[in-house]
Amino acid sequence: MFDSEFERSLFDLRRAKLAEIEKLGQAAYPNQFAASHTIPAVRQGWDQSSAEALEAGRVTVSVAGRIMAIRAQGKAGFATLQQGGQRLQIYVRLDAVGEQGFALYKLLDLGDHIGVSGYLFRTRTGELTVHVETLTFLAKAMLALPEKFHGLADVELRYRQRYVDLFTNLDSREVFVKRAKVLKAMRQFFDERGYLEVETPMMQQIAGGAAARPFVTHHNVLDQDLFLRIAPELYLKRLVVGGFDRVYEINRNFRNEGVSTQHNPEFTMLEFYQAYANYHDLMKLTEELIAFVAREVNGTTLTTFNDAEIDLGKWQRLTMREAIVEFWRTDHLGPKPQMIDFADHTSVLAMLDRTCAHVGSEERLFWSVSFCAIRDRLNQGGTHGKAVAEVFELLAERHLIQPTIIYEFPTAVSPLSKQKPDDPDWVERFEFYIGGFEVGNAFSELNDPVEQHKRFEQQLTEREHGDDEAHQMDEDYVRALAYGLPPTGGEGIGIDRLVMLLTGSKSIRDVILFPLMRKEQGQGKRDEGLESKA
RNA sequence: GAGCUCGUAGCUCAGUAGGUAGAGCAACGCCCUUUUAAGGCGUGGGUCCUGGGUUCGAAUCCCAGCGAGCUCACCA
Repeated sequence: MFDSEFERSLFDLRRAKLAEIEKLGQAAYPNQFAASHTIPAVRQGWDQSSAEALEAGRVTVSVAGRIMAIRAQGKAGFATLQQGGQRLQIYVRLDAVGEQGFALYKLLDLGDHIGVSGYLFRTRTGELTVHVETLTFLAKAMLALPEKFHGLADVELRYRQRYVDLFTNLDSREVFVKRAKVLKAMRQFFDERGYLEVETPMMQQIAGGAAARPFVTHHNVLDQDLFLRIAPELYLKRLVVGGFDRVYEINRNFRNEGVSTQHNPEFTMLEFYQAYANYHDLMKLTEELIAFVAREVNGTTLTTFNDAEIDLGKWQRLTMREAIVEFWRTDHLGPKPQMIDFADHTSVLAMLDRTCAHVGSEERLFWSVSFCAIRDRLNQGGTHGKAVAEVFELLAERHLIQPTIIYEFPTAVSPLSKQKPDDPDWVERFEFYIGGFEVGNAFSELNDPVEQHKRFEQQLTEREHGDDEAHQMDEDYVRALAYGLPPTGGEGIGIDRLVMLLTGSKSIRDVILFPLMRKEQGQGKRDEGLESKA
């Protein structure tokens, strides 16, 4: 527990102070304090009241909070209490609180919790302040607080010791308050539209519904391995088969992948399904949802992310093929492709050959490596659909700062989506991008069990070719489809990424309370510390 | 997984032509009855991330490791 001798000796000092406090007739760890107001309530109620008004009609309050600053001045002194993310100054003077009360004040430390009662007034400098008449000790901080002006700045410590970050950096607190508002707004949006909130298994025998590597765990009594889910998708569609026409789930997904500013191994996903809707209906719904949430949370659809001003109420739509042409770098890649180039295996390969040869001569390492790698994978038995999707991600994703719906995806990378009636190489699917990354993914659900079985088998073939993220066969899901899934649209939205956009957070770790961190070395030594001390 | 950057007091940070470590906050003692990053006087506090190496001498230079951040890769 202790990081140093400094902390150990401070802890001892604080224990001695606690003993002194008990001698004053205060409990060291009382279990209750009856406050008349929260600090935010006091601020809201009297922030605008003048000194004269407060003097004329005396307002008595009792509030509790954590001491964030102490300014003692001999036989009087100030302290700043913090509660509910807001602060309120208190003024303690010997002749108002008495010998015992003032003795207690002098035994207080930064970080302690106290309760006070007294009346409101304004100081000479105009600050709203509680003139304390009684002081109640509530709990002691046995460890030193971070530096009061900068707060806890070390990023690693902020993540590992979020409990300190939250009360020292109020900006951090605000992010998580907003996160809660996002979830609340989403539930409101779907509840108002007749969706049922459901919970489906986090531990699954087949990790399906997405292309990702799962975490494996084990059930002892059943003696079987289970996967932490990578998506709830297949279960939610089973529910639509079961007659829940509109369902949504907000819960964690787990993907055994690397971490980055946009990826945490466990992340929160909203998924929703609507019977009798197709992907066009979902595009409209998505635009409404994101704008609604933005207004509920921030009061505006405008947000700033990575220095870009983004309007979450203004959307553009492009097909994947249009986006590739739009963001094609003729300076590095040569002539733009034509729609006909995306037609089949031969034409896509020809386009990639042409481009790879062009960048090779340019000696543009990044483009050369990327394009030629996509070409090589296609040459070695990959699907042209996958190649097209890879080209899209390479060229377009980073440029999609303003809200953009990219629609019509290759069938090869969409094993659960319904094909376009007139063009079976492409499916009725879209993803939407904001701030340069993917936020959501939606499609008209494939509900033909025969076609679904065929798609799973194609995925198994990819698996055999070494793609360990290809979908597994899920016979029970196919069976569910065989009972009849109505035409259905479904969508998944990454909540963490949406919160990043709405709070201007550059890293996903700033919007997750306890992001996954590597195990800290020396942790064992710290645990030992408290034992040997106590 | 790769590259770059970082790791100094509890916290925020200084500190290299290589000479044995400093400030502010916090802590401790004293003064101060309207301060607010309060102020004044004084005191204590360090495995300079860890382990090797070079050197008469390393916080500083070199190597390896650990942890973190960023970028890339992976990741619909």
